[in-house]
Amino acid sequence: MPEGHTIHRLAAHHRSLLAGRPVAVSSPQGRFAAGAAALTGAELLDTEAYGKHLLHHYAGDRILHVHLGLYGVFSDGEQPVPPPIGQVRLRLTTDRHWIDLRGPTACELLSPPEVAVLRARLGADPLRDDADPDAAYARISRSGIALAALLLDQSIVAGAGLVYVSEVLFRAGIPPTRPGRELSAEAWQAIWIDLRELMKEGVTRGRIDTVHSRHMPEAMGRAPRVDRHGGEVYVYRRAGQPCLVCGTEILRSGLAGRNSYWCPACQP
DNA sequence: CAGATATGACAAC
DNA sequence: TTGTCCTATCTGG
Repeated sequence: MPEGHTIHRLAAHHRSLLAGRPVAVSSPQGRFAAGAAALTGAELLDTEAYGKHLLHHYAGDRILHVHLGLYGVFSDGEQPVPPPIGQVRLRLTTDRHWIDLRGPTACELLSPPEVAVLRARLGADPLRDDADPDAAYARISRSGIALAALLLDQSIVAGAGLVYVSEVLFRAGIPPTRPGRELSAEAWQAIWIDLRELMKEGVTRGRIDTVHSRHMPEAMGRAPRVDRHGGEVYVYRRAGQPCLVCGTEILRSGLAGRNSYWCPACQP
């Protein structure tokens, strides 16, 4: 499930499974029937990810746009295709592989101009080489909104979610409640670099691990939490438990309708 | 087996 | 801020 690293990983994986072969498209659930009919038989030219948005570029300027949202999930395997389990919105098959999509927030066919509109409302993606972190800092540094909310704003930073935002602020020693305008350029630089490295590692590993001796030697020797999402983290969903570094109780605060986790001692 | 929960985003107040 | 959407999985009784 999805923060940006999952989507970038899916983009590469789908490219390797589908590129160069005619793709049959269906919607066993029926809710994407029209799009499936318009797409079937098309050749996949390329895939890419912008933040949490996945794009499949098919021949004929047809672009499949998927946003997993909170529950969306892809699964895949080799032929033969199993009967659909649950609500399969989208099924892609080649002579060799199948890919199923369930529970997405968005699954739609877009034109190139519509993709341009989508892209225009997304901020700097730490996983893309064309990202512009200076533009992100320009927004952050003139805002009185809490940092956690700013970093979760996809029009500022595209691709980071609750886990990465909570963890990167812990690692920076900055509380999630600090207003954006109080973040120095140097601190932003450090956060951006850390976020990019963490997310790249997330793409490689397929999970979020933020507890590293390289950055946080104090935490070594203590057992980090292995969250249900599969990674080892300092603060995410650890409210009420002791900080791995100093032992202080981890807090949870609701910012902009979403939870943020932090250590009041390590992030004063 | 009902209810709560989940890494997200948007509309409506 | 609250409610709604979408689906699967985990929790407690």
